[in-house]
Amino acid sequence: MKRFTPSEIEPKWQKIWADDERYRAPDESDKPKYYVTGMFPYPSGAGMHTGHFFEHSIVDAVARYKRATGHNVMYPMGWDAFGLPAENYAIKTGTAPAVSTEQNIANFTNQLQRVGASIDWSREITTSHPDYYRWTQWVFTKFYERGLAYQKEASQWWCPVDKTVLANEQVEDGKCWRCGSEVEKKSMKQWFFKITDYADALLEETPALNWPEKIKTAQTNWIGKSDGIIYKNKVRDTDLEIESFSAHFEAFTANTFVVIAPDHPFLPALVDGVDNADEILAAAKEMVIKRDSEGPGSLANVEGIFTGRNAIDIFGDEDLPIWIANYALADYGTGIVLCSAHDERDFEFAQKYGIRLKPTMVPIDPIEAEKVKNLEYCFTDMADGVLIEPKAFEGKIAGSHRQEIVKYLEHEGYATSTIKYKMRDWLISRQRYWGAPIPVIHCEKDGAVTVPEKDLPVLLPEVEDYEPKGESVLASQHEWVNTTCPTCGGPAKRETDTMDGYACSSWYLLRYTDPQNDQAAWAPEKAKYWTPIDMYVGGDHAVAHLLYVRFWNHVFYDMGLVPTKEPVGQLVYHGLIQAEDGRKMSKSLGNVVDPLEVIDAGYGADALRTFELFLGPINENSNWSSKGIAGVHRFLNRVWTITQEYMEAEKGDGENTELTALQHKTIKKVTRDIERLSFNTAIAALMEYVNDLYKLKTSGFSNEWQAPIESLVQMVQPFAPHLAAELWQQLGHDGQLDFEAWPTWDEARTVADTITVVVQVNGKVRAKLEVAADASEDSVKEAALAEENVQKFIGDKKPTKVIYVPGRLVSVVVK
RNA sequence: GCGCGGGUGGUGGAAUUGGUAGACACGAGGGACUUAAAAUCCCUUGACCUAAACAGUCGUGCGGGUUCAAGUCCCGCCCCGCGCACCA
Repeated sequence: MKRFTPSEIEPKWQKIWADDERYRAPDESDKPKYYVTGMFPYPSGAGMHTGHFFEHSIVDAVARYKRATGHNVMYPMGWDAFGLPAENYAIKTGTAPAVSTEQNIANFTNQLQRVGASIDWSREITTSHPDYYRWTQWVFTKFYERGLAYQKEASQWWCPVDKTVLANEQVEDGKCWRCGSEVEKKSMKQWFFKITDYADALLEETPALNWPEKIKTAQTNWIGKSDGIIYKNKVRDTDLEIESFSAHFEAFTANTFVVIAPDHPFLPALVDGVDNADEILAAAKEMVIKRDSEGPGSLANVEGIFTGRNAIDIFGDEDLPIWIANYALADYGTGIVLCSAHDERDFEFAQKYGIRLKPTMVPIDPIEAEKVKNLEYCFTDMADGVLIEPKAFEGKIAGSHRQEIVKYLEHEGYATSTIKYKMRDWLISRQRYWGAPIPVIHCEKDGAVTVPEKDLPVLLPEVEDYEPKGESVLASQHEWVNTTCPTCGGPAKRETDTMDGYACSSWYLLRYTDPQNDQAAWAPEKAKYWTPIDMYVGGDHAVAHLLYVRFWNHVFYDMGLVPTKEPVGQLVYHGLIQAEDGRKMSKSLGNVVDPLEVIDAGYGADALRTFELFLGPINENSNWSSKGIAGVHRFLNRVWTITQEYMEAEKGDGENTELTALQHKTIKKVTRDIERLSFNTAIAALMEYVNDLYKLKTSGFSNEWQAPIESLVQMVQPFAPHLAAELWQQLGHDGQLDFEAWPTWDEARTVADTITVVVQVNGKVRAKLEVAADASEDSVKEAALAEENVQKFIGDKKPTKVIYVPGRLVSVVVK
């Protein structure tokens, strides 16, 4: 008998698959299309780790299952190749990022081939290649034309170590996401994409997405829509007017003071003419620095500076003193807030600085209401709070009169309703070399002009020194920088910032549909066939990437380039495979498991893949186990052995309904489990199947075993494709297993002749009995009551009720 | 603080609409084969009680409840993980 040797069969089949280009997906087919892939990786120098392998074990299992069930499957692969690590490596070693990136890609590619991933390599893309970023730049110019790309002077997060601007989501706890150093604020001219224009459109589509709830919630919160109102108040002794936003305006007459953000652009004008204006501005500046370095403060450390100005109360009450407060944000709402006794921070702030407070909403309980009136605590419960003024709303529940209050405020001319979002526009410029150059030329006469399509790509020039010096390395490439204006032909300079890597990854799923197109980013009819992607698998990026792909696709939809607003159908979010010690795998902890070492140790890629899926549910974290993989290898070996034994055995004729029931039952279970991505239980079902086949084989093989053995090989294919291909061939098939039909089950044959029925007396199991599968209800009940142990517990009482759950149990109730 | 998950044997985890809790696997123990070991094959393995049981008791974070029947549903708690967090 041949031995199971992964190190022989795996390279054999990998070569066959590569030579045949077997997994190349045609752009048209009679079969339904199925587009699936994982989030393309950044090709780091460390190579693929077990986590990457995990993602591809999932994607490949799905791709292979879908192929077997008659789909035209596209499983493409690409590289998110622009980014800081390659550039930092270049700064350290002098190796051009283009060179080190290619090496890393070669390494990743080899690793993916070694696991037998059924990738359509003809669609491979690399974001740092000019034939790709040419179209990233093209998208930029289109966005610019549509008013979705713009430049503005802005105070931005700046990493002093990486010497680059960072997007909000690249700042974690006041530290740079890459190097971990403290970030600071710096004002500079930056490019933005106007994602806020699509806030509502994105929000509207979110609930219907077939995505994990937690990601949908995260995105909804990130967009952070709130409807509220805008007040306008005149500033006493000046011609100035301030605007403030309020989303919790129910107790609107409670406002007794105003706060403004310390970095608000309006602040200098506001304090102009106040005696100690300079001191105030200096203190405000200090407040900004302190806030930026210490991060957001807590309730307990609200701080303020009086501006010396007062706003005139629109409701005709006393003036509202205007304070600078550290908790007011310049870039949310209008940066100015009317404050009241019904907000915890405002309350805290007023108490600290002795500012007048006037509660106008109280609890129903009169004792509690008195406490609120006496400012013993801050009452914020809009849902249950009773308004005590103004007259028009006296005695009404604040929360349930929101709309009436808005109407009232608008009608009386006190305020206008509006909508605000937490989400800011997407800052995309980076003062970095290793990215796609922003395709803009600055001309003295014509201003910022985008590079015409015929002149794209704006190639990234080769440089000698990668060390950034406060601006992009590109700024020192004078020959590259100095150019002519495409509009007037006069001398002009190129934009030296490059685009955020997220720009490159925001459209790559579309490029996969038409990767070699040199006339367009993609042909709309290709996108029409392939998109939206049916399944997108990843374990990272709750908001950033997953919101940006949606944003871009919405724009492309408006441009008529894609068939649907949303780019991603089902999103599958997987957990991490952690180290055996339960910690995250990391080089510094020395607990990283190298997938190729596992393969080379003799377990093979099939065992590695199967084991990763067997560890637990894919959406949860699990821990690597070196013992566990041995168990899975044992299972695959048993699949191999029983198939060999079957092929070599002398086979008689014979019927075995138990065997057939087993086969059909397992096909049903495995198919359903794969459909719901419950791979661990699908594999467990296959293990159970093999264990049962081992028991049945003790009474000899017959010709009737052919179908059960073939089903086993077919079902094992998505997990252990090399083993399955080899066995399929040995079983005498010429065809390609990947495209053979998935085994189907016949419901009628999933049930054996006899079934086990449990008998409960007062909810406790007292007996089990074997009955014919087609036994009548009455006969089962009768047999159940006749059981000795059942009789023992019934005693001389009479059953008050006998319940029969078909095929499962009989429940006897005795009182 | 807000949001989303989750607490089941020594371990990872099953139990799809309430219907035999612990599938499958690891680990552990025993046996077969072998000069021996590895590999392989077979058996046992929630706790308690028991000489043993296909006899019984308990058992899915804690306390109540609904039901013939609850890991699953309801009410009230405790704990853990993750994400977001000065958004007026």
